[in-house]
Amino acid sequence: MAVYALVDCNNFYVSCERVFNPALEGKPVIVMSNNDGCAVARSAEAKIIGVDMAAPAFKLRHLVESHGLVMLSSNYALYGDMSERVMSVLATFSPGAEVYSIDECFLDLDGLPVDDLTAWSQQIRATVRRWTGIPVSVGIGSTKTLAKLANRLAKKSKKANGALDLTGNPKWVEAALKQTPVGDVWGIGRQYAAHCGVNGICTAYDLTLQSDGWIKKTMGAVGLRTVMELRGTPVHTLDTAPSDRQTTCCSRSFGEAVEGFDQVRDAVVTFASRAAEKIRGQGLVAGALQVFAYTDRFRPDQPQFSLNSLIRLSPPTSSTPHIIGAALRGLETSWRDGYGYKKAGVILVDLVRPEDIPRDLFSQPQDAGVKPKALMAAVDGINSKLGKGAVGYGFAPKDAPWQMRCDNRTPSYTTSWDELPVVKA
DNA sequence: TCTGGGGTCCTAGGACCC
DNA sequence: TCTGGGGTCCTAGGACCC
Repeated sequence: MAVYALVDCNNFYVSCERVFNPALEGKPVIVMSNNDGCAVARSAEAKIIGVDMAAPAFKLRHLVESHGLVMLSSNYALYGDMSERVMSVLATFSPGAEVYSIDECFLDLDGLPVDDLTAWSQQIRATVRRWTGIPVSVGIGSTKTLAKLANRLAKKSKKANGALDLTGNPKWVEAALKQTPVGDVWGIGRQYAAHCGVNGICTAYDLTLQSDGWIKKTMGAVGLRTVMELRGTPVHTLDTAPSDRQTTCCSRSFGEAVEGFDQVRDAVVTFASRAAEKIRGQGLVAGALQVFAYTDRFRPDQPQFSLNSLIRLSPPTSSTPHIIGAALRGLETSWRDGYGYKKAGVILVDLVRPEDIPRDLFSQPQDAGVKPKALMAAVDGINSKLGKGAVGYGFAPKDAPWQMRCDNRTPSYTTSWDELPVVKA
């Protein structure tokens, strides 16, 4: 029988912040999205005082006064580094590990010499906590979807104490399914949950009783796979070597809406060069690019407009000047004056490894004069040594109105020499 | 005043081919 | 008068995830 564990960090971003600032322990704390827009991580105390996931920050400010809510800007350099530490600890517990997201990891337990899975889970929790400072929960099931479901219950139940194994007895699975609202199942989002509700399907258990035909019709092939997994048939296997990305996006909401072409252009140059850096880091080249910009959808009183254009890159490239040039051509052709643009971005698509590029009869060797590969390697090398943005293209002043807001960011404690935590005697 | 960013997969429909 | 059917590829949009 297949056995999967899902290890999930509790309130991950908040937990990372607490490792370096223990004074946040016991307090209601949230971490906000980019641009300080809304809550993306909440401590248990913040959940208790009624902070919802994705609650807009401006609706939470009053809780700072009334309940001592601490609102932090997100610090992805810190979370990414802490994530790597947690994952490296987890890898010591099983040869089969799939890093599923920044704060989650599936482990394949099939064939591991473990007889008490609950005790083993508690050992994982203790080890990760001691070595990284991060609290985690562990759920175990015969499919990935059931491991997810077990993990959710492990977090909720006091008795479980952060670890729940559903593999010992089919009755445990049935009980777990019955106490899980259908909308909390992995793979059932808002739309499908609403559809289920209308049809009197309230729990995960109810969902397993529906006919395959009905499930396929209302939730498609993906929904059917989810239900098979709830019934105990493994469909999703462990993916330990994730394949290359197909797309990469760099986009931001602006701190404030901007009307001028020049400002949107500066932003697009910045996004294009970030996106190019990203794919170079993965050893990929892009066959095309999309550039987009749109107005503030939360202001229906203002004129709305959305521009989007697709530019082919032939031959496929990861060179920053080529990608910036294409993005600007796209922006110019679809640009319209007279709108307050609130967000823009660049998406690199049709990503491939250079050796997999199909031969093109007519394409010319790229850039006869300067070798873009050497140039880009030099640029990336300097930035890696001296810090992000040491050299680059375009003009992106720190005070440009389109730069994102980020008023309360903690230091990059673990990834920047200048920001190491200091211990005072 | 103020609402994130980055992904995946599937499906329906149109264009095109024979 | 009468106007097929099956296949592929591409794209846009919609669902989901963290």
